[in-house]
Amino acid sequence: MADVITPSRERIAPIFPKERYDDLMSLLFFAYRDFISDPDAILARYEFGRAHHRVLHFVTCHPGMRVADLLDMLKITKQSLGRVLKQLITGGYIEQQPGETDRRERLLFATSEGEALAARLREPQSRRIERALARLEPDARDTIADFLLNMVNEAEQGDVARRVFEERTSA
Amino acid sequence: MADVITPSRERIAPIFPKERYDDLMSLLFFAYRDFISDPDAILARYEFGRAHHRVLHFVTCHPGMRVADLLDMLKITKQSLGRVLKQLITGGYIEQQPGETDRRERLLFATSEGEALAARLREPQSRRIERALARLEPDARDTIADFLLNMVNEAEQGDVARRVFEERTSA
DNA sequence: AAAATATGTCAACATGGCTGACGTAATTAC
DNA sequence: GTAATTACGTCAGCCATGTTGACATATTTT
Repeated sequence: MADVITPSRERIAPIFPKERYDDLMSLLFFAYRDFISDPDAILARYEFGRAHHRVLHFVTCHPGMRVADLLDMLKITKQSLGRVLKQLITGGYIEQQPGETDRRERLLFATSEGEALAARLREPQSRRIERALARLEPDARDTIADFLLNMVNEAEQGDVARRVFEERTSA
Repeated sequence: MADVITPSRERIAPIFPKERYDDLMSLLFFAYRDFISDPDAILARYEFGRAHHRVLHFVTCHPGMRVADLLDMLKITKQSLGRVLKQLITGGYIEQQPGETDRRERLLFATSEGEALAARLREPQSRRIERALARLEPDARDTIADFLLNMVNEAEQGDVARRVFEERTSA
């Protein structure tokens, strides 16, 4: 089998995109830009930033989650997380409990203040999503969820799906 | 921690979302997280970051655009833009030309190197979008574009639509 | 001529990433 | 039962990229 010119699936960039997606790229930027800035005004009153919001969001969605899982979702280092987590804990928005089976774990829970703040932060973002969906067909929501899940790194789509669609679980 | 106990009376937008959108919020985070990190490895070889990428993206999409329009799209200060723009110009990826009618303007153009780099940066992101759309109905693309546009601040949806759908124009 | 506009720049600071090194408690492996 | 591994935390410093405020220059508009 020497000298056969295999249609070598290139190593670096196997599949070239046929189409241009500049529109979707730009729209994703604009949509995310505005969506993510919604809670800024509320956060500022607590002297928190977007990093605090992300932590609060995931901890309230997954009460009792492990620190390692949070790190895996946020894809940041434990040092970066530690900084904001410490502020959320000393501020009384998040608590830690040792794991029952493995007491090395320090499972994360939002306090009632944490839940309340998270709810307030979700409000403007929920309204934005609701408004965006309102003008679309009723099945648009599923289409968009599918699209966003497909946009995640393939190796992690399983984890993400499990975490997102079994929201409010510790995994 | 200033002002922790804020009476929830100061409600600016009085419409409460009926549903929970935690799934879409999380998915948008995960999707954007992975989408935006695609070009990091390429950027690093040029000692550029994501801010450079954003500038290059919009300048290649809108050749001859004004600095003020770029600032309006990115929603950052001219000082922040100035830093990365200077590096892109001294690196030979972007050029400026005085405007014909208004010579105060310094219109932005990508050089051929800039176009080439922008194309390389688009590659992994285009592949990701193509893969994400591949498993959806053919009309999903329009649904997603509509959704993302609707997610933009209402006051700017017109500008964004004009800019995105008349891609490759200086406005 | 004066005011407004488009752009650039300096300096200082904030947020939130990063790496590297090190420490402690609890669990697992040999 | 000791050793290795794991889960988590922390100190210190650096980097990318956002911010404000003040000021400069050229050009256009009034």
